[in-house]
Amino acid sequence: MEKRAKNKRVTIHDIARSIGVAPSTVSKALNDLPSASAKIKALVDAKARELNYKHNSNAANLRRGSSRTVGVIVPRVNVALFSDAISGIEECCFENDHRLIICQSDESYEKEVKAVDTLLKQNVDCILISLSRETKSTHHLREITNHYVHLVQFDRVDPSFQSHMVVNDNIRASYNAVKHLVEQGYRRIALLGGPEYLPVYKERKDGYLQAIKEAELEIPYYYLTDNAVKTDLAMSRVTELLKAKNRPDAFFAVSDYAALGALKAARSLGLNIPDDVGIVGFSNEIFTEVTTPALSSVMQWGKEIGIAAVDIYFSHILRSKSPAKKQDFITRTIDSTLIIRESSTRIPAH
Amino acid sequence: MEKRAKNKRVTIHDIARSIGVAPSTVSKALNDLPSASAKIKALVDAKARELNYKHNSNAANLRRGSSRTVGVIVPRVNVALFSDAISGIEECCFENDHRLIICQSDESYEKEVKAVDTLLKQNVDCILISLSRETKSTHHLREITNHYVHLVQFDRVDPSFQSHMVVNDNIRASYNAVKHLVEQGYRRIALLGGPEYLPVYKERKDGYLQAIKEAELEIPYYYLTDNAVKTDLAMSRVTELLKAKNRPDAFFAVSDYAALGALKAARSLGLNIPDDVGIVGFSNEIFTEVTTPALSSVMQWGKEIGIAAVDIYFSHILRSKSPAKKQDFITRTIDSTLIIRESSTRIPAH
DNA sequence: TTTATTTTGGAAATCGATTTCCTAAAACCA
DNA sequence: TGGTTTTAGGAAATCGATTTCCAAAATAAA
Repeated sequence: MEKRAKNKRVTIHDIARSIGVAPSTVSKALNDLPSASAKIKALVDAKARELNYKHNSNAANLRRGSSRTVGVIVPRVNVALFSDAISGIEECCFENDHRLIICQSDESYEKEVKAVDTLLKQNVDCILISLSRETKSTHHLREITNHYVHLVQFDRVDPSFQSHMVVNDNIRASYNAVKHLVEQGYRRIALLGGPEYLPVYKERKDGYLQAIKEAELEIPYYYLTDNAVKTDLAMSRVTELLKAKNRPDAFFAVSDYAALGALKAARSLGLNIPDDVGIVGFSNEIFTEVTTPALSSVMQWGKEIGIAAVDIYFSHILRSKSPAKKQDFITRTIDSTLIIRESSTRIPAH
Repeated sequence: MEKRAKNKRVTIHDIARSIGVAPSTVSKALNDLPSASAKIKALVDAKARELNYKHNSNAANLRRGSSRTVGVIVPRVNVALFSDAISGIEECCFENDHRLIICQSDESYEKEVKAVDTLLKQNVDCILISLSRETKSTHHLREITNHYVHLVQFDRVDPSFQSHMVVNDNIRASYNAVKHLVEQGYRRIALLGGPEYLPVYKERKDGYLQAIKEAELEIPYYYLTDNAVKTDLAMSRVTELLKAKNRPDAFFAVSDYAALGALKAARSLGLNIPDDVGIVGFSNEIFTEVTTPALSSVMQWGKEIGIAAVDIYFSHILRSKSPAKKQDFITRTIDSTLIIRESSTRIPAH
């Protein structure tokens, strides 16, 4: 008869009272602990359903000191790599009965710091992060570990900050991509690169250089650009290069957006792709298969990267009781795959 | 000298002890309440920074009974409309000092229900939801309101469930799109539609029909398809239609993926777009401007939709103290814009 | 049957911030 | 200066679930 006040949450006390046991017993039953009998568990479950009980994570987290929640911070959720990673992370969290909080840094250092702060306040157990393009300091990463929260960096990592990591084999992938261009008969291969303070771009450039060196190609210095990650910039840069006397016959772009810029530039100059100009991009963004011609690109297995990152937490960190001995940080590398499409498939000339 | 145990969180008690005031005073200072003097506030702020104090949301939320957190559930984060909406929602939350938790339903009803459950357990103050394609029941929406959590449906809404809503003007947008095709001289316009139990698809079909009727066009029944939202299905369906004797000269697709399928089908049959076949899609996905030819599409102003949704919470619900009188639910409509590109721009024949 | 052991359930402390209520001191006012 | 009103800060209760410790009951062992 006694009704709870309206707008008041049903608690384990309500359940306890209504079936005549102690709240602690209800808690044990709901958590399926051995010290509650099957009989009680059934009773409690039924009553919980009847009263429309909803577990209060805040209370539980407060008491438990951990939140069974993973936080992930990515530059953008709508970039193929990251949305794939998130989808993998989400599945793993789900399987392991953990919550997932997703934050976007929007490629801004300031927002990334705020995101870290939010997640720490939320008491997450682990943070997975892929750094924003602006991020040059690791102060906020130190914050994370200072608060005894586990940290895994993935894809856009800062190797100078010791932590678990999951990375791409950027060097090898780029090497393979450029080697492919060489095999297709391209000889004057230009690089559309990104800022080198970001390891991913530095590595992709290294892979490019390695392949160039191996093939003993003569490349003029101005074939290397380091600020052409976006479509517009790449487009104007490529237009410039293609108009020059000694024009490149292929472009290796560290991003698909840059590759798209190259494609547009070449087409608007009336050049044929892949006959006059070959193009290979990076990331296998969704649009690469719908351009004309379709763009070759390096696929990064984003989902696998995400799974690997969160798996370091579930399989490795959670499992080992030991208080995380220093310097036994794991680094996992996920191999990328070159997806060859029309933009780099030249019909042999002879 | 007395050190806190390692791995133990710094609390307001630590701050209080170290500057010799009561915890309640510290709380007031940190929350900038009037009953703490400026002197104390400065002291507390300094000490908090010094001790590297981090506010514990779980404790605060538990006590406060609200979490200053908004939850959003979308089918997919990497669909243009939703990632745009999320970005708008995020900005608003940030401005209003609220946290945001993002969940994906992955177009699955089961996962959508789980997401609702998670958010309710997290004690969010408001849930913004765009329904999955599978969702036919509103049981979980009832759950939300039963727990006194505010609800705003957006874009993919179920009008049979009373709540605040933000929607697209699907009918008008579709009507305009088809009218545009008519003005470009297309006469045999086919519809690539989606399942009608989803209002968005139903409405887009209605808009299409309205324009067809107004232009007094004769359209055979088999020009209307209702299961062609995805590229593959649309492609085979369009191939079929274009091979038939009485082939359509234009397609209005309720999704850009379907439009892409139409584009591929037409091209592989050697038909010219837009001369032989016109195409207009829906959503203005990122790839629509990079296809050849570029696809005309209806842009939905996703960011504005997201902002409108969360603004109903911040401006309307939070502001009004009144306990949400029944039946004064708000519905906002955000006008879409037709982006005309090459795929539907036919050079006048004569 | 008695003792030892295992099960089962309860009482009470606890997590950390907020908030209500209250008192002492300070400021104000004739 | 005596009385009143503000103001500043503290004590203690509280949010809801978990967990430790303990006792009673049930079971097993002797």
